[in-house]
Amino acid sequence: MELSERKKKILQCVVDDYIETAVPVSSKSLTERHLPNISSATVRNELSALEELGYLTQLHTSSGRVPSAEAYKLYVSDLMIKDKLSEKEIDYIKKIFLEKADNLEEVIKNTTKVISELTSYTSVGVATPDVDEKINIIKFFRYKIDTALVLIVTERRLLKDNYISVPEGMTDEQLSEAESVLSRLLSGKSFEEVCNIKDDINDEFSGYKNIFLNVVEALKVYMTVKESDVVMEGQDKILDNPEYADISKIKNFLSVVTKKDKVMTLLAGDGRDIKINVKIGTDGYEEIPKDCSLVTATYSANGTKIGTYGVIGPIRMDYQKVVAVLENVGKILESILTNR
Amino acid sequence: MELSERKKKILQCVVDDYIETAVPVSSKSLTERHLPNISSATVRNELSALEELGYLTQLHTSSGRVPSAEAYKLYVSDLMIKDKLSEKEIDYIKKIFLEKADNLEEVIKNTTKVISELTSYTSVGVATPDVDEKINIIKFFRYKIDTALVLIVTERRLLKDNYISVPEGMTDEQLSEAESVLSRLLSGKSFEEVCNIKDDINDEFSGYKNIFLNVVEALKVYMTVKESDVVMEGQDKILDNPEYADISKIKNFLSVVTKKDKVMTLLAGDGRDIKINVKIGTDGYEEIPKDCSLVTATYSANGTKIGTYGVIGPIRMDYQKVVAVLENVGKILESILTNR
DNA sequence: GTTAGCACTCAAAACGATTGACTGCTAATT
DNA sequence: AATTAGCAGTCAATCGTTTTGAGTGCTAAC
Repeated sequence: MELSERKKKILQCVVDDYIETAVPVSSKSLTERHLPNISSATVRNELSALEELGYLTQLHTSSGRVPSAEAYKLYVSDLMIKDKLSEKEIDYIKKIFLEKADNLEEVIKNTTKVISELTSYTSVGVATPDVDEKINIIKFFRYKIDTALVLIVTERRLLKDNYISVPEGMTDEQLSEAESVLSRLLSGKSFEEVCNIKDDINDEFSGYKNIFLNVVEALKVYMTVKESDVVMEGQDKILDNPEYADISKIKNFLSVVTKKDKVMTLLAGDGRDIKINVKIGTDGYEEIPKDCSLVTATYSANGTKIGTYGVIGPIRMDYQKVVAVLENVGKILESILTNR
Repeated sequence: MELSERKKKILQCVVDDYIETAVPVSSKSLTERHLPNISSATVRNELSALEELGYLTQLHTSSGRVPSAEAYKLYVSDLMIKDKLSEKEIDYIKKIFLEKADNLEEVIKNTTKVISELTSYTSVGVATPDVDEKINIIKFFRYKIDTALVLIVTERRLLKDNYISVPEGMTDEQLSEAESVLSRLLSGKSFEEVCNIKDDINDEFSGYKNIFLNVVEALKVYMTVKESDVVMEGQDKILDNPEYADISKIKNFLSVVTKKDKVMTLLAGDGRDIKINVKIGTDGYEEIPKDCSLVTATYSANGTKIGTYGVIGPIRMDYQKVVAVLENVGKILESILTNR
């Protein structure tokens, strides 16, 4: 059922005020601050109707009203007036990204830093591995008798965090032979394609099957989300919100937001094509603390998803600001990464 | 001035009890729990003498006594009965370290994890770069027209996080020539020695001076403590302590302990040869939150310092446990790293 | 040097009364 | 039929008072 325009307007004002003040909002304050042309009694009637519909709740009979999870969702999707960032804020984002854009990890870290600074909430993010990333060069560097470092150059970056074990008795010549065979076989292929290569594809390569399998293992590690792909910033920001005056709430919040594995599950499985995503803890998401809201944006460059970043904070969150920041950061980040 | 045996005993009991209960300790509870042979009035006299000496304080006339920073220092150095870890706990430490000991970064991360788990406090640590580390092999891998990855194999590890920019027009042959010249020049030398090499040391090398200077820059980065050398665990553990019921205290604590740069200054400049080090916030250490105590241990292997690890928590901290854990972790860690 | 005993102190808990910001409802008004 | 004024009723929050009891310090006796 569609709400009347007036109900929408009133609901929007309630959410606005509650986000601003953290205090249950009363009919009187609504008429005084936003609706000078109707009486508080009328507003009371509307409020009680909105309560009936599940958008508002009351702590007790004589208290003001507080928005429900339903109301916040409607607010973000329909009611909220979109915020614009100031020149200064946009310049700040640009500055941060441009001063250190060489290293992808730095960029990721900076993304959460900027988001947390500008929103004043805890920010979380995860860089999504790109299974379509294509291999250009593959190189082995033996540095111990039985271990070699695998260097993989792709279109976008240099992967250098995996090791393979070298079979006993393999000479340096054989290893560099393996290198050139594999290079020829794999270059131009995406990670996913490499992982799907069937055994019996190529005669000349058959001698290096073990090495090949090791490399596939290494690629698989790159293709999965790992704790090292997760970043978090500003965990202490939650304490600035008056509803977090309760130690047990803080503890609950921190026990999620200081642990990379938990943040990883928090951000896992976010829809691919949805840009801004709002999840509210009371709404049945197991991983999100009950009194929290998680707002995320999924960023892409050159048509592939590069990561999910967002903000976790009280349900009563400044969604206008958060959405504006996430969108602007996304725009700038995507433009930087697309230009490569 | 030396305390009488009885004063020492009483002070020890006060600290023990206060650490256990977090409640100011009274003369009555002391006689009941620990000193059945003297009357509470006698204890009261002794307590008031200890207060005179600066070891105890009272919140108000009719409250029990609380240890001062002075008292804790004496407690740790003199009064405390050293704790032993249980078999189970020692096995736990061994298990953690043995299951993933291949990668130095993992080991470092595990060190703080174990310390935090076993003590139930926030743990912090920093891996100290070793300026005496000796270079075995140096290798360049050009992966962009103007950039090469520098791989440096030392006695202990493979460094692979630095890039040098390659002069325009330099061919692959010239780069590999530079590689072998530098390899000959640098292998067997320590980082520090390399940084002190004077310009005019070698004719054959003079053509690659720029590359050499780039490599020195890279080594200097390895030789300084960086944020990536800092690890932290269990930042939420502080909330289990009843004296942290106050949001502003929590905020203060978290604002230090969620930021790598701050933890870095916290751990900076710890004496080289001191094993266990106790610093109490009220004692004039700028970086430590006023109501906190920082207990650190400095670990070495093969005669060189490998890092400083410890625990940060309330002044009223279980020093017996903490010291025991730090010592045991140290023993096991040092034995693992020395065996390399 | 110890100790029993008592007066005194003071934070914390318990209690009760008051306040005031709300709502819901009813009856009058538009 | 929708709006509104007016009033009774609700309830958390605040404030002041009292009570309680754990604790000390001091004195006089042992």
